[in-house]
Amino acid sequence: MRHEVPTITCSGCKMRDLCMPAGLEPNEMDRIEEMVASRRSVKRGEAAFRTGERFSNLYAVRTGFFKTCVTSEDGRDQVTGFQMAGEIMGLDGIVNSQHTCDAIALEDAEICILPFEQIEKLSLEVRTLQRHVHQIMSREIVRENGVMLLLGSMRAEERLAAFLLNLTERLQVRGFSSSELILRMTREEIGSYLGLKLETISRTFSKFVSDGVIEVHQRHVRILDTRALQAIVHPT
Amino acid sequence: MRHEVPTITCSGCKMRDLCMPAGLEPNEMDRIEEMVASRRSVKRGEAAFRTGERFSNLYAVRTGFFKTCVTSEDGRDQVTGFQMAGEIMGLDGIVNSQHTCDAIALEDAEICILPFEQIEKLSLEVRTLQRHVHQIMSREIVRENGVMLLLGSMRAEERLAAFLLNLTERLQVRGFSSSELILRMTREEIGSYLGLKLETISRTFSKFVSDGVIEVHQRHVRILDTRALQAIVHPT
DNA sequence: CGGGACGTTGACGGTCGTCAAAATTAGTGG
DNA sequence: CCACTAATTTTGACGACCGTCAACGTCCCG
Repeated sequence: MRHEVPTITCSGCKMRDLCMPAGLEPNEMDRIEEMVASRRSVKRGEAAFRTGERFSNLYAVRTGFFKTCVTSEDGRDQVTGFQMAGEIMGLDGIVNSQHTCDAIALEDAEICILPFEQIEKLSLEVRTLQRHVHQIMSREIVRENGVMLLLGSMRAEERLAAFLLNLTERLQVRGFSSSELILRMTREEIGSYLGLKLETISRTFSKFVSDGVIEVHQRHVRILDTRALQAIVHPT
Repeated sequence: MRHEVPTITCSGCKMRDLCMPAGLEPNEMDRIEEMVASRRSVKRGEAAFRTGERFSNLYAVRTGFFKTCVTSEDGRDQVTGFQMAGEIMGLDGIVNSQHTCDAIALEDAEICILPFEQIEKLSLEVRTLQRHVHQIMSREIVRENGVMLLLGSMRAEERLAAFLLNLTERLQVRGFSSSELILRMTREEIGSYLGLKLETISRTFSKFVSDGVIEVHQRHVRILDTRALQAIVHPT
């Protein structure tokens, strides 16, 4: 069922600057490209990996949009992040050689398969790669610290405003508008990520609209007043 | 002001199994001990490191108890974790060569200083160490995923029960009783970690006591019914 | 065109935050 | 060692925020 494309190049990839370490020697780049064995396409709703699966690869999002979510013993689940092009998924699997969350495509997507054994082997020789791997993991830790702050101390409006600003920031880096975006996830998924119910997300969107801060048409969001959003996140 | 003890050994450290990779060759162990340049004692209330400080070391808790906390622009702060003997602090600093949280000792403590440059250099040669570093970072990511689940989807009683069970579990690994513990942190710090106010922590403790699940005398907690606590965390 | 997933809105209630006061403990300096 | 002050904890009363339940509307996709 899995559609894998054997040969690809990082050097020609638009996401290269986000995904790969900078400042590589040409021959180092070649070796990394060998490592990136293949691509895989993942249809909307399908998983790049699931909880309990044996860990052997990291995955770089090439195109499309993912969510990662953990599930507790009693069936509650929590979206722990949304991943877009150039971001790495699967770091959770390293510690016990087993994935502890699901990575689900929110739209048809393509991922690059990065066999972790090879990453480890190659990063013994290419210090730039070693450093990059450490940074990616550290960045994820810092990101999660931020989410904990959000979940632990912010109110609904603050959470949603922070969420919108974070999304646009990441989209802007990728060359998209910083004032307009299309949500790839449902209200329920946003709610799960932010520790709120979908009705609260819907109501808070409506409030932002009536305050003239954003426009919303289905999943299309236009930000009218970025400053106002920032003020909501950080009330003086 | 900083009291540093120059020479120490990992091989003689009680926390070795938790802190260091297993299965090292004797000569590899020697090289790692060289790397662990020194210890430092940190008094209650002092910081191992603070937000904004330049990152250059990881720190292993040798004795004592720490909290790590992040602060938002508008001054809110959030305890992101509690660290005990054998646990590693400072991973957040790798990505931008700068710490993004404070690590504060909750009691007089000793930490081992692990210069990260040397960790990186040595893990190019000692694969066991490389693997260990990756696992430590991955473990932290998985831990934070769990906290996000807690903050995003659990109610007050569930959060506190999960917190107590997590603490006793970690203490048990270190040879302490699994039914008795002394809290090193205030109600406010517990509350910050769990996304609740200190009054709620106090009330929830009182409820657990009146339900006969625990006994509490100041910061001394005795767990009377572990099963009941587990049932609170995972309601059927 | 029809059915199902998704989104919006309203009414109501529960959980937890806020404010306040008192009790207990810890820390400090004489 | 003790007195004194600050910090922490407990408990109560009250209210706000957000969850729950329900009904309706909208948008997709087959």
